[in-house]
Amino acid sequence: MSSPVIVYPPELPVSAARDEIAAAIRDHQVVIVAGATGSGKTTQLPKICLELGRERIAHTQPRRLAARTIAERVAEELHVELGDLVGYKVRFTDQVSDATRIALMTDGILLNEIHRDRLLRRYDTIIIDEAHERSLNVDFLLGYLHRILPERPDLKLIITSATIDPESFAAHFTSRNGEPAPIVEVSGRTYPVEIRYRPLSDADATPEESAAGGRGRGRPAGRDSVKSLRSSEPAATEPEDEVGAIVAALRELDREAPGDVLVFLPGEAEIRDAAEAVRGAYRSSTSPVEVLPLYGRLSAAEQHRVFEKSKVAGLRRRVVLATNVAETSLTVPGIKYVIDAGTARISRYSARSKVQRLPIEAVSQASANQRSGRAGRQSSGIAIRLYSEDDFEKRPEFTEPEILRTSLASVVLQMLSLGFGDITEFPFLTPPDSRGVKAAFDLLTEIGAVDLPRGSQPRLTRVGREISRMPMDPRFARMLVEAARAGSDVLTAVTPIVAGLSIQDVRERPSADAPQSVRDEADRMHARFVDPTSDFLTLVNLWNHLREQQKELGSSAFRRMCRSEHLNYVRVREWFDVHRQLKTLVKAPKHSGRPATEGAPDPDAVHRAILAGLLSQIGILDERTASTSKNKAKGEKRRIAEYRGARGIRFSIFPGSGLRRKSPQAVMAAEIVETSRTYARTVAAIDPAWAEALAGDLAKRQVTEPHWSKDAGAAVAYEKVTLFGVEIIPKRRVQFARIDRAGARELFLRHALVEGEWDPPGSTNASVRSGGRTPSCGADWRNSRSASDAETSSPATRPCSPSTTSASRTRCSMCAPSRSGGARRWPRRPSCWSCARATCSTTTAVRIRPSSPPGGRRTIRCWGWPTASSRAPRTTA
DNA sequence: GAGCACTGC
Repeated sequence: MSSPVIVYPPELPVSAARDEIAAAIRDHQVVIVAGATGSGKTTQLPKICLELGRERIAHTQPRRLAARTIAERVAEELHVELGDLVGYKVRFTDQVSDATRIALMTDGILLNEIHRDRLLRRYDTIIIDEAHERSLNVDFLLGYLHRILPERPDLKLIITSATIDPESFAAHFTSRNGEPAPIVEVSGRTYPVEIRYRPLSDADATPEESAAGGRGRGRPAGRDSVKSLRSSEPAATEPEDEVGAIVAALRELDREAPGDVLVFLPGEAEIRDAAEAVRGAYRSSTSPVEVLPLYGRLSAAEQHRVFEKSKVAGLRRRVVLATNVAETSLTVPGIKYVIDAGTARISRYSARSKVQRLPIEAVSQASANQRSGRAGRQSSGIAIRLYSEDDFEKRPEFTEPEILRTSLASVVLQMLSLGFGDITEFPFLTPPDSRGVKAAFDLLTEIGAVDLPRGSQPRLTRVGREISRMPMDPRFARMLVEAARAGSDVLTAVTPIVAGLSIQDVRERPSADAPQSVRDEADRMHARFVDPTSDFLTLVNLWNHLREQQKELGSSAFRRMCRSEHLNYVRVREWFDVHRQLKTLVKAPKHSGRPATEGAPDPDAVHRAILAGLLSQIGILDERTASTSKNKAKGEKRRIAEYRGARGIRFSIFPGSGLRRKSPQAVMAAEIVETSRTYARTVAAIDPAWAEALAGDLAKRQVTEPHWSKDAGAAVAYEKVTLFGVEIIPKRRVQFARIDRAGARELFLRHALVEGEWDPPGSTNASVRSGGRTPSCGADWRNSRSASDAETSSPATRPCSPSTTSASRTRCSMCAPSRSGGARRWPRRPSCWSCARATCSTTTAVRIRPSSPPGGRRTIRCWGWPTASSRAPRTTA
């Protein structure tokens, strides 16, 4: 085929640097291109590569939409049809052909191709775009590419990043002769943005600082008048709260040229508060402002208002109140001013509690600059930061890479599947935290995906290999594996559930400023599908409804139906797409389980399959909090029933759940997230009998030290079984007949190898494991009197996570004084007897610390998870 | 009675 005519738009800064870039690519295997927004690097780099004679170019993007639109753009500039010379590949769709030489794709796609093409031989050039975002995918890709570059001397790697920190990429790709990869810097094409600092009064900034930060501008007059509207305090002070500061900043901008304002706030609640205040402040104003909230959970129509022309007559300006959506995925048009509260909800995975947290944190300097940059896209602008310059200077330069903030289970699984047994050997740009890696192994062991044989590298089980092929959360993938085992009818029900869990909820709840009637209507529409025992079955009901409607209606009628029933059409399509993909990946064996039957599957069978992925996500109703809430009910705010879960966490059911009011005795949750409280999302009531069945596997078995009973003429001990601290099998007496006390102890210790020294976990001796069989038990062994003491002070007897028993910490976080000051309810103990003793995964070997802890108690704790197949009760065919 | 944003053969 004829070569395309390659022309570079002269207005793009990258065009001027193209000879330099081309030379760098020609002479080096790895090149870093650092360019700000608008430099044109994304669209022009593939053309430069093409001109250099590169034949098969992979160009990755973090988002699907970007991959597609950039492909369209490049094809247009080269005057070729999309899918011909230039194509794209994203999940569910691709437009590539044999003629394709430039393939735009999401980084996830390239990552996945590694499984079939270990050295990525199908490409001779790889461009990793937006590497500065440091997504988990990019970090893993860069580590992997670092590994294979010596084996692929013909492969060219180009990494592009914003101007922040290109040196770290260059250093990571240092060549054999010790030279870092060359960096080519390209200027951006944005307009200047003036930064003004307007800290809140309770911030630590001095007035001089804020004056300096504000380029010597005086305090605006309007701000004080707003302040006096909001409170009776002296008007001369700075606003004390965020909402007041936003209104004050808007008043300040009122004296500037017209232009829309983008306000960055951490979350939905803050947006609601701010919206109310801004509307209130401008209600009587002669020049009205339009307030538009913008966040991810908003309905498509409400989000779209940002891109539409306003219908308000005589509008002075629009004020868009947004979360981080506006920083990454959406570009709000026409913004001239930015007000930045300087915070965001950042996702963090707690390796200790294994719960996802969403704390509100100060954003990094890079993020703050990205936000203020939004004011300079179309003309020069102003950004007002609601914090001091000093505060800004103290902030971390970059947002922590995702690899340090997220669950690593999926990455670890992929690595094992690709044959990297030792994760510490992998050339990560930023090595993940060892606690995070351990947490990942814990999870993978829990779901039976990995085996940790004594003295050798961890390896994938058969289940693990199946799970690693599935593009989703390992917990969810585990459910599918179990469903397939249970039979095709269970699989048929579980597949849409799993697909539904792995996308954003299709149900749309109108924002608070929508009319009450609309919100009630949405609630009513959604309530039709509610199953009072299980949110999972609710998903099935909703799924069945959607599939029926889709069959009956034409596509545009179906779309209208979705809108009128407050279901997000785009996400519904995504649900269908994921479902279709999962169906091709997982098939039930022909003769397994019951034959496929018409109609509803056995809910218990469905829940058992789901449970296989959620073993440590079980919670048991805390009767005490439930009962106190009844006593306290005096027209006051009702207390929400709390559940006790694994690792001592407490949670309540998410308000959107159909089980919220019922408060069942035992639940399992698809997801547990900590925000202001800890919420379990998508829950199902589980049969209390299951809990008992599970107890044998999961529960902590506590046995008292045997003592001689004259009465019985034998050694006796007391045993009880608890699941996550809740007694499942009540205390009962165990007799060791015709054995004296010493014999009884022998009997008990038969499975426990007692050695003189106890090695703190973390040393090589600490994780004692047995091969093969991994019964799960915890034994808590001490003299009988202290055992009964412990039972009466039950909050302290909850199991502690073995991961907290690090050498440096002799107390676990539950027993140690709480840093947050009294948030923990259980009594503090002088030292931790329940975790800082010994840890093992089975009963075959336990080391006991030689000195007894205060109170003369001795503890053996065994903690491990059974292999997955042994856990869930099986269906009989 | 409530939650940042992405993504995958």
